[in-house]
Amino acid sequence: MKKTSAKILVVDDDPEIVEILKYNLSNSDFEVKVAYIGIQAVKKSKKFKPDIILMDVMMPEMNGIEACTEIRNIDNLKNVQIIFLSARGEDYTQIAAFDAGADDYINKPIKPKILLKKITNIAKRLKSFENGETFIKASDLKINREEYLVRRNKTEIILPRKEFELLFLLASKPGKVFSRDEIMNKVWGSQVVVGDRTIDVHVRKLREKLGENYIKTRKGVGYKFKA
Amino acid sequence: MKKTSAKILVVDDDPEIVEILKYNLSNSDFEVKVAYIGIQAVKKSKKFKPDIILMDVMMPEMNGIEACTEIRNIDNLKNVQIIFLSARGEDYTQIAAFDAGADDYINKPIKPKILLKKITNIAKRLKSFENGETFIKASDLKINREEYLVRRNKTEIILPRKEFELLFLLASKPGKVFSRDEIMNKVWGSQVVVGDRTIDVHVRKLREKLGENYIKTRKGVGYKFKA
DNA sequence: ATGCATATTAAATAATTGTTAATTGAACTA
DNA sequence: TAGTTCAATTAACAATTATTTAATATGCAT
Repeated sequence: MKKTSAKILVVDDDPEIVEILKYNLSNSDFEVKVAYIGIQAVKKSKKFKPDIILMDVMMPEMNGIEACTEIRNIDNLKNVQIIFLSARGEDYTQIAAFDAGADDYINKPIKPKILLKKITNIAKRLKSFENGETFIKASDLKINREEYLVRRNKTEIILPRKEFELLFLLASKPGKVFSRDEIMNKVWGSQVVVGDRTIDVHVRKLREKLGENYIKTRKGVGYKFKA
Repeated sequence: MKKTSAKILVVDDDPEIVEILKYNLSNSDFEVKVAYIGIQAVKKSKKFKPDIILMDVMMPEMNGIEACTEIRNIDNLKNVQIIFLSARGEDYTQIAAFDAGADDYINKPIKPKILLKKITNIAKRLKSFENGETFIKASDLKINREEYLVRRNKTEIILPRKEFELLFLLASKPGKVFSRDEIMNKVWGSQVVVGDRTIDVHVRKLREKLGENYIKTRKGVGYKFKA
């Protein structure tokens, strides 16, 4: 399975810093894009789908923390690593950053060598995390992540993203009971908070589309795909 | 819902720092153990199997980086998060730390609030990974926590949560008599207060579903799973 | 027999999940 | 740009199941 090296989005309103970071990261075989303001960061994130975002806290228009919050609410970017770079070390800013879903907070001045080590480490871990299978055969279903498609016999079943991800998760370990927490974390992301009935409704839709016998409820525990 | 919060090992040769960290972390419901030298850190890691290790770099006998390398070679601890705390900010030390498999490197002085945020974030992410003690074979029963079901021969017995947890507890040490207090604490949690007969009723249900011979009463003492 | 501690059952209460029909909001189309 | 479509979520309520209590019985040790 060929995997391109990690994609990194660098965001800072100081073009010089952007340049330095871009230079260093590109030289280490990362795929780098840049943005200079918060709104750009959000937009480019959607398109580029980076694995890691390096972002300044202080920026005109929309600051890094606001951008972070926005990005965390984008469906495909639940697992992007967001790392803040900042001149201001005030505690409350850092805390706000972590509350917004930051993964790390680094005070300037930046030491490129160390930052690079850190990023490399993170990329390594993401990669192993990403080991995830791309194809599952479970029961009489063939679930193909590349095509985002479920097949039974010759018929194709198309599912919206969340339903697909939920099914994919459950079917990745038939028999295992996934707690609602676990489902939340893996399908919705640990930062996202949605109502109590959201999972049920998605289960309902899956049962409508696939049949009632695939997903079983263990009340008080969670859901499982039939073994 | 089970609330096994993350386990953290704090390692520093300065007892005062250890105390501060322990105090703060314990107050946030983490399970904390401590060590004061590198070798202890390695030993305690094996036993305690922490999810996160907070470790000083400079320590007598075996420094943090050496300890880190050792720990990374322990089978069960490939995925522990190792975070260094250090007064020395020299670049080469940091780089060495990351090369040894560190996940993060924080310069002292430590700000407890921020550290706590960070740890909490990491713990949240780890939670989705975790798998604990998940399988017990006792008597002719196979109790599988992952599938949340009990097997005898080929037949599957499905139990509601409390019954399952109770059985799991008793069967985790066949022969041992668990006092009602102990059962209360482990299955219901220390804050929960329920009536006197609640445990009996659950035992009754288990006996109905499994048969009368598995759980025995030691009057005035507690219950045990047959040895 | 007396006095505890546990057993048993049914009924009450609590908690969780199911279901349907809105509502929201982003992406798409004309 | 306004309209269209559809995934995602919420809200309201129904249905189901789990858990606890209450009342009474039983059994054991002295």
